[in-house]
Amino acid sequence: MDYQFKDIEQKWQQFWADNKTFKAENTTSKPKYYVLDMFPYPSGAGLHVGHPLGYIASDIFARYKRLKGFNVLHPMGYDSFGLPAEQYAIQTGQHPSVTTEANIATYRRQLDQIGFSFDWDREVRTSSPDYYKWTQWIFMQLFNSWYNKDADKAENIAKLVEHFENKGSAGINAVSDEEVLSFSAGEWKAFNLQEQQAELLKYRLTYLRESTVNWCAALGTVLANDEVKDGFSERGGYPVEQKKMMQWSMRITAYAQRLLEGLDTIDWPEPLKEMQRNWIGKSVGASVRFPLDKTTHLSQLTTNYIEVFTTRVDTIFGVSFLVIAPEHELVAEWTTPEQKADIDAYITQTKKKSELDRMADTKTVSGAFTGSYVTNPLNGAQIPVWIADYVLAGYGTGAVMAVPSGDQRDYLFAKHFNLPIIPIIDIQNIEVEADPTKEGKYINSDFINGLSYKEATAAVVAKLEELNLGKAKVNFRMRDAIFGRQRYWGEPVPVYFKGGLPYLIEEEHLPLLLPEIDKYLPTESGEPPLGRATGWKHEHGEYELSTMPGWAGSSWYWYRYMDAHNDKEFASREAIEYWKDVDLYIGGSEHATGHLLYSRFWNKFLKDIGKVVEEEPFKKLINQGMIQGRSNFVYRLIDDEGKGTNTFVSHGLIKDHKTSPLHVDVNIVENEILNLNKFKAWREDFADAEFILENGKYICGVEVEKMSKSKFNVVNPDDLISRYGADTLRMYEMFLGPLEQSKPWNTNGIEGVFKFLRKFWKLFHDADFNFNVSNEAPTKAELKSLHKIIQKVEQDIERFSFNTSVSSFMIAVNELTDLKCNKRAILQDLVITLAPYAPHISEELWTLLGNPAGSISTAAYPKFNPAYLVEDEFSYPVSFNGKMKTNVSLSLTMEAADIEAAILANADVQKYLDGKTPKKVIVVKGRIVNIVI
RNA sequence: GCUCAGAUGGUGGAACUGGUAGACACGCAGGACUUAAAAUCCUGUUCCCGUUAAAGGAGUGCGGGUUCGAUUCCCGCUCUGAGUACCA
Repeated sequence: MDYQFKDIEQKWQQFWADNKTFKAENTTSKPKYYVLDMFPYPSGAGLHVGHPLGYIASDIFARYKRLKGFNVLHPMGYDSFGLPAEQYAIQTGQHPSVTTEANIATYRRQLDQIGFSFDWDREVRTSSPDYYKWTQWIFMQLFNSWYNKDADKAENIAKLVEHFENKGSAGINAVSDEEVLSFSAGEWKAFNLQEQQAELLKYRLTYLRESTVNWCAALGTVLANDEVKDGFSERGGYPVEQKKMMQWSMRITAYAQRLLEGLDTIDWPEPLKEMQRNWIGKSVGASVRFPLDKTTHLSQLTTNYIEVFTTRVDTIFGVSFLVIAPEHELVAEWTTPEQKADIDAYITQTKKKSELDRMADTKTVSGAFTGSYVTNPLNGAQIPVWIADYVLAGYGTGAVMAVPSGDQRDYLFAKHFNLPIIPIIDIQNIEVEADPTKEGKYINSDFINGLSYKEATAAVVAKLEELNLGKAKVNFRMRDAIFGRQRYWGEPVPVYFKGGLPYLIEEEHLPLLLPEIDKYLPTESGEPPLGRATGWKHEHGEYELSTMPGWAGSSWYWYRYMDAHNDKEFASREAIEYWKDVDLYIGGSEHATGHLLYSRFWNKFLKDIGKVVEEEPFKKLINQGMIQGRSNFVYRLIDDEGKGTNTFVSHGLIKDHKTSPLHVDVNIVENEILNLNKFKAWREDFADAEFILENGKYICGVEVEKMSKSKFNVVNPDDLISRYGADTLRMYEMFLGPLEQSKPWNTNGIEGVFKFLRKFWKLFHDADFNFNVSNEAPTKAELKSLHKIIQKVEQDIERFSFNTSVSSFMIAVNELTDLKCNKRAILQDLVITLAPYAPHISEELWTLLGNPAGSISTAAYPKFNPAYLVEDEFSYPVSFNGKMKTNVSLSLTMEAADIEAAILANADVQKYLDGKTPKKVIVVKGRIVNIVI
């Protein structure tokens, strides 16, 4: 029979499911290998053809690793808490769990059709109570921990309490809120429980505090920084504003340095690491205090200095003014009565500016003078204090020392408000703009005059420390991660409130189940949806009303796969010590500063508390490219009145007509040629459409856009599978181009891959499609074809170059077809090399060859023998001055010196030499010769 | 603006450490089989000139450089895509 992909694929998918062929064991003598995909959010639209790209690549790798003798863990699950299900619930009243369940069923059906080798016994769902029990448990561990900077790790909060009881707050070097109390052991003990808890909250790794958040009114929730793009929500594109709220936060900043250093130890794409580095944003500098100048008299001062952060302390003698952010907490008290009107007007003006205006308008210089002066701590110079919106409240101390000669923004500000610009380096050129050079020697700079950058920086820091007015400081751009969402469909926070302070629920009461509610909207009083739940309280107080953010469940899920059904721990010690970490993680780069950063953070924390063994969770990471949509257009003719007609103009002719483009379903277009009958049937109003054709065809226009229903450019894997089969789809997705490259989907070439699989099938069959392989010994030429592909597939998979492997398979099969090769010894090995790419057809042929069903999954990958690739005789390409001219056939047994002589004796070479003596003859081991004349 | 990635035929793309550029596939053209179509198979297909054939010339975004030899390395530029955005 001809290649019957439908029967074959159904049969083997059933076989794999029935026999649990891909079940991974947690103990075995084989070495382990963990291949992980980023688990999907099960959206209602189902999978389009772009989603499985990474899954196919990881599946090929997983299957290959099994052939190479590894015990492979290759699981799949669902990140099933999320916004879309909840919004659907708001509109329809349908419980999100019902929608989610239905979507998961669709996803599972689609995934199964592609023939993945997942171990489905280990499936996880973040929205399942068995799972989120442990997400809540990890939250509790974070709540019960603080970061000890001396030990450089997280420790149990009990240790901190013990220290407070014995020594008070002295000697504690922790990552904490800014305003912590100083107290003695006695004072600590005198605090009441309430006061103690309030103080401890400032140290906990997950904590509650009033913070400025990105509030999205349309979504009714706060968003993390990485969920906001240009002032709008990433999901839905709704406006986002800044708002102060009591919020749960995660002290990820405690791990900033380790998150940065860890990047050097992992095999990730460099651009991705760079994105994380930028996000963490380490800058090394100093904090400096500028005391209030004697000439300024203010009442009601909380502090009599302003602290700034700078990366260039060496330029401190060039400071001619100070700028603080309009939102800075000291603005009000540092404004003199005379300047109050000015300052108030300015603050009102900046408040009016939206986030977007402020970003777009970076050219205009604006600001206002507070009327106050500070003193330069090193030379006593009197320095005015200004406010301006180019200084951000959220970074550093929200105040900067302005050095117009060295910083362009300060320079423009000084020019605009006529403030002095002091040159401080001898080679500085500040005629038209600031010059931030670090070369040259300092001038106008007191005790650092004549020093170099490095010497000056050290000297200034030393002096400031001596005066107790400044110190070296490292600053990070990264902020603590907001951890609360005012939504329903997420993990409940396992906390109740007593006296306005949070307390953990008892561990034995986990999971804290998500309660049922009547509507999925905020309450009338503006509380989150959980405020509607009846009886939502602990015996000692009300439960928290916000739920955890989307990234909570995905920040540890790879551990759950190791031991997915454990109800005593998130995963057993043995399982974690066996699987350790993820060897290969494949997913999109859009998670660079979200999921991938939070996961590294939680992993480091879990390592600190001794629950996991590796510092980094994902040893190697590959970013698959995004598959874009490829839209087709038809061009509707416009009549003289400007109205659209029912006549359509072929793309090549549109310059001669007045037309308007219209998206057309890509599924009725093949190689840009519109199927006219299908077009007429596509929409009722096109039933009597007329066409202006070129060469008898209607050619459509093409554009690359995002894949979406409204653009009619969604290609569904189900359609392709029913037409060509899963093996063809798998190989075609790989054939499309390099895995890491983004590219538009184009179904045009899929026939080529389908033809290849049919030829492959035919190799094993005679003209009447009877299975027909011979037991004769293979010839040299056949062995050469086989070993070329054995080597190539191995090399390609190891370097994730799957597209070139597909080409090599085609070459090998063409060669063997030409040789009419049906030798068992060749075909048996050949089918193993193809198995990772096209598993169904391989399984079928493997059993036809007489092997036990299913045993191909763990067959040994054929051993490559280079001897088969060596030829007895080969030809040397000969070039003259680098230009190819001729080939000279030589025997392999010749010595190097003889080769040169034989080449020069060749008739063609003689002809090109034309009697001249060559200056040099270069013979390279790659069998290349260049003769320099 | 800054950071990163990329640019090769009509199209997707190959060329692993500098060594015969365009593998493989799509498309297109021609042919075989067929009453016809589908399927299959064969031949050709970077461009220019020429053409029965041969021979010749140019060519990997643009301009330079290093080298016997550059798609590959170096310098400058243009364009495209992604990330980021007053970070002191």
